[in-house]
Amino acid sequence: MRADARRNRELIVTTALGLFAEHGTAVSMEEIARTAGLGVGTLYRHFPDRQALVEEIALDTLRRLMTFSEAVTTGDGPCWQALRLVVEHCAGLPLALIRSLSPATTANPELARLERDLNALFERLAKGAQEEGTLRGDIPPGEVVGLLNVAVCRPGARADDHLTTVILDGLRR
Amino acid sequence: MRADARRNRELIVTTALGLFAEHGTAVSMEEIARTAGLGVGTLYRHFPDRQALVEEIALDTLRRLMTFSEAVTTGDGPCWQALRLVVEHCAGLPLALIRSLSPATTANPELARLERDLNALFERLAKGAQEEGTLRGDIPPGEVVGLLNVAVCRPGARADDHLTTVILDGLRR
Amino acid sequence: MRADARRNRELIVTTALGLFAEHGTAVSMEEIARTAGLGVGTLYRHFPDRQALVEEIALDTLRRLMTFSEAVTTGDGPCWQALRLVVEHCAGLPLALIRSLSPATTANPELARLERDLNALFERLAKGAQEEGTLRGDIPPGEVVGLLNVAVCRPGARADDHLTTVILDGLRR
Amino acid sequence: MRADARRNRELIVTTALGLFAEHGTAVSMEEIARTAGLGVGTLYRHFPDRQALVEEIALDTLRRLMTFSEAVTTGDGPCWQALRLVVEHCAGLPLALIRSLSPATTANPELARLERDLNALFERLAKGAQEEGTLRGDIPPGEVVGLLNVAVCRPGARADDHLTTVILDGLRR
DNA sequence: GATGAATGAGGGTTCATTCAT
DNA sequence: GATGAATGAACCCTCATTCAT
Repeated sequence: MRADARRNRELIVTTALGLFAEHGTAVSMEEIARTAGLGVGTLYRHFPDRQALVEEIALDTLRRLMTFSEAVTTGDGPCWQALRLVVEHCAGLPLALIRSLSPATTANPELARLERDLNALFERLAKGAQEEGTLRGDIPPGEVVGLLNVAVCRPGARADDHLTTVILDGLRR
Repeated sequence: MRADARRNRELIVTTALGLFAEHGTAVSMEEIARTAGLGVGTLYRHFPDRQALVEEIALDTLRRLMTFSEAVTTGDGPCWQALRLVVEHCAGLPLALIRSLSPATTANPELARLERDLNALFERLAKGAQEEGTLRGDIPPGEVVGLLNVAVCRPGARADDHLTTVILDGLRR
Repeated sequence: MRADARRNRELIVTTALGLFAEHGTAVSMEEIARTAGLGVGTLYRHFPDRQALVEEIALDTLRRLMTFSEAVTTGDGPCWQALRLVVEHCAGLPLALIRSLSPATTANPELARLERDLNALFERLAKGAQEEGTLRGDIPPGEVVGLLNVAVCRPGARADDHLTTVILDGLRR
Repeated sequence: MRADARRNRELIVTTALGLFAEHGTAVSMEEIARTAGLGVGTLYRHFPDRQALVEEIALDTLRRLMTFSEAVTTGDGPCWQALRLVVEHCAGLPLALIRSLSPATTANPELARLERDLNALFERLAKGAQEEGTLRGDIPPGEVVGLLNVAVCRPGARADDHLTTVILDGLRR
């Protein structure tokens, strides 16, 4: 893929994400293209239909989250610290938007795999934190992840809002 | 209002709520009418436009919730018990759907008032529970309500799912 | 026909005419009925469809005009005087509206007959005025009537506006 | 603008004008598109809504009239001759239709300006004709224009019909 | 007989998608 | 390859008309 094509592709994803976040999910393909400074034709050259674009936005965000999470997990610092960092990172991501864009488990297999892998990674982190004694032990790791998902995929979630804080505090031992 | 008209009005609200829950917010007015066994015209006679129908669904649900909450609060049993009942009742309601239908505080004043009143009621309950010593005292009542809102307005929330349980347990003293 | 029925019928015609004049031809049957303080059903009992109502409005107006014109013509005063009176009366009538309601010669036979008769009467008047020497003789009576029609069926025509005056002056000898 | 787009735009205006003239103002956008051999979408790409199309028709006609009038006025022949030519040209134009499409002074500023300018030009012509002694001097130029407007904006006006003739004759000295 | 609720065809408009330039 | 014009299905909504109350 030529450099400019790649740049256009990324431009489209970014623009679409921004428009969805600001003006809601109903933004038209035309407007996305126009805002990106491209013709609709170009948009459709990169994404065969709207669904494909939406999925790419989700994939793009979750891939970045995965990258971040892996980086944070790799070191051998305490799991709690990693968990906290990941949660705070999540809170800055448009996860609620992505949920609303492609509700439930989409048919897209890569998306499904990513979600599974992310949940698995979080679960490992939760388990580790419980073992190191920084996370309450009376909740099964799976449930902890569920809780965190709720906290982090809620519309308007931010890293430093009270709710994120309260939930993290509540989980801490 | 004639008896049949009232019946139709309720039928429409119920049908629309069901369709929204099952097939998403994008269901067309035509389909709502057809599913209800009515003509579109009838639907529009009862609700001047889509927005009005959506707001009525929200109002209808929140009014019932208010009625329930007041009934439960009136008795002089422990606040914790009332709070638990209300939360479990909420979990059976399509609150996430309603959120997504009329995001944030709608322009509709009655809706806004209802939301305010419900939150106030919950806050009184939380405060009461803290005073009677059944609810953790280290979280301000407003935050407790925020937490519960998140728990209860999440898509797919159910009274007996683990998350609701965990959150209630986490709040208990 | 019972007295109240007759009253309702006239009320409808008057109301409809008023609404058409004020808010344009597109006023709905519903609104006409509501403004008249009746149900649509009653309206439809009197007029089988919209067209019938529109034609009745035209008939009603033209019948009154005919009555007036005949009264004015019957006396044996000068034709010019009669013509002037009729023209001024016309200018106060919603003739432009009626034209736009039922454009050209409607299929309605009574309406067609009335228009024919009115034109004939005007032509007699014009001819008479020419014979008594008060109206320019260099325009055939039929054309005079055509001119007057234009003057009098124009939207916004009023008895005392400049155009009516100018045209009458222009025809005077 | 691409050549085919421009062609389509003109095709739409022409087609719509023809349909309005033949079948009345109520012709649907769908039918206009179909008659023009285009999809509705194309029609809406060129004109954001019905009103815009209607205004374009009016603008288009009045712009042509202005061009013609200026051309005819530029020469230094007698004003009466110019006036006669313009009036006859008008009579071939769908001015009555345009009046009924966008009644009175529309909100559209260019349309308003054009009407003003045309009236001003006619008034200059009338004044000039009075000064050269070819037009009756006993009617103020503004009124002459009013009269001509009535003659020329009447439904069914034609350059060679008796009424136009009579009015022109009546104004001649 | 009066009422107004119900009907549904039809109109204006949007927008995902295709395709000529 | 990029552009944006064209397409038409589908949506929201209106309103003349019918019919149950």
